[in-house]
Amino acid sequence: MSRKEKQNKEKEILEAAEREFLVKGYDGARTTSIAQAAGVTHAMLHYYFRTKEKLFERIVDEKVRLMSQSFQTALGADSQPIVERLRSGIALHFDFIAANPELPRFAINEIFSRPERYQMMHDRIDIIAKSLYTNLQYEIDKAAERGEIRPIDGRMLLLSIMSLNIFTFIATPFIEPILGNLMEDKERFLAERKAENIETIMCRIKTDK
Amino acid sequence: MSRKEKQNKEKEILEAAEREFLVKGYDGARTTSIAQAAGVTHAMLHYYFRTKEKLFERIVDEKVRLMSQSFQTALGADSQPIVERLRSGIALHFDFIAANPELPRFAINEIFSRPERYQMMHDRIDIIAKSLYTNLQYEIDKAAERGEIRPIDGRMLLLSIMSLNIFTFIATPFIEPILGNLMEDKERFLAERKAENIETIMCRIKTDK
DNA sequence: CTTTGTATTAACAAAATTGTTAAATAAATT
DNA sequence: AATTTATTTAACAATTTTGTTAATACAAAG
Repeated sequence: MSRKEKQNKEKEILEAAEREFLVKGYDGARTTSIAQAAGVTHAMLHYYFRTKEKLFERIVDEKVRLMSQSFQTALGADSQPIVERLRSGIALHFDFIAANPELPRFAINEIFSRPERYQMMHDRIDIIAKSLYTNLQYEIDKAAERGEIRPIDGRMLLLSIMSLNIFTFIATPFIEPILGNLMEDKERFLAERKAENIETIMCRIKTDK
Repeated sequence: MSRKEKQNKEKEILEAAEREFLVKGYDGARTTSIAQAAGVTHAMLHYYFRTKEKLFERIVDEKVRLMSQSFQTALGADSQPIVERLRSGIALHFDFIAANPELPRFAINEIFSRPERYQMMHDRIDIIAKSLYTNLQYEIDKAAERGEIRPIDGRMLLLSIMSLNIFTFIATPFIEPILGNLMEDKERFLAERKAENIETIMCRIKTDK
């Protein structure tokens, strides 16, 4: 077969693997099932990727890149004033997760809880988080001195933002009964939830007037 | 062996199974590993529980009961005024999770994402959540009319509370680099986090003065 | 002390799952 | 066209994992 078709098969395996690993995790995923979903014999999977582990690593690598990248873009707009920066940062973070709704669960279960992968992720996040936090705390302190916002620990604020944005997607089946009809129009719910999260954080930092 | 010792072995298998299932999930858990941790041959495990599935169900049942119960106690104090009720409800919810830190991940991954188990959990939560929400929304509306708090959708509020409380424990490895030295004294961090979550929700519902 | 039922072990069996390999096929290159 | 290289298949092998069973030990009850 031609190179083009080869790439297609390899790509189809990767895509099937991504779906299976994201939904079922490493332990739950089956190489035969991935191969079947990709429309090839399972020997092909081993031909291209040798082992389940290596195939899994390809997916993890891609997702780690994606997450690192998104963190940086969501927090890159440091020219704006702190309040606006937070607003847009929360919105961008929310939108990224909405576009990759299975990613948080995958990351938490398959990346962060695996000692081997953890180190690499830890290091990456450490660099991003520390620089982000340092700058953020500086801006918060300045704005608080000017009386524009209430003083707060930036780490707590970041954790709250992540909690509010991520949990919505981690707990989709969990929250459905609680939300009931609110969830009927998913698009609308997500828009409302995004606004609510922004509002919650804004309330937390706003000075009492 | 005596009945007492029998119960000990059965109990030890259950305890080992709980640890293994909570940490590794159904797919990742191994019956041989559970038996080994319990100090028995793996045939014993099958003797007492027949299959891995049945053993798993025993653990799930117990955890479902535990969660249902905690939901009801965390929200039962309806004699208090709404603001105080929320304060103590958030604190109780947080404390429950702090006492069962692996439970949220287990619930989300192993219970809510499994279609078979989902129904039973859905039904239970549906009943609790609906009665809770109805009453909560009523109290919120009343207090809002009196100008004590800002009007808000109770479902959104519940979701925010759960997000803030649960995510801290789901994402322990994730947030460690972000929090840095804040996590050094874990006891202290948890106390601060609980207070922060309460404060965040209080800010969200407080009227601007 | 014998019987009865329960607990325990070791060895075995079945199935699932990952991984290999040799042979066949197709494509690309000269 | 001939040669070389890459792709694909089918059959097989190894290992892991769950589950069974027959034989044995043990405790309790009659």
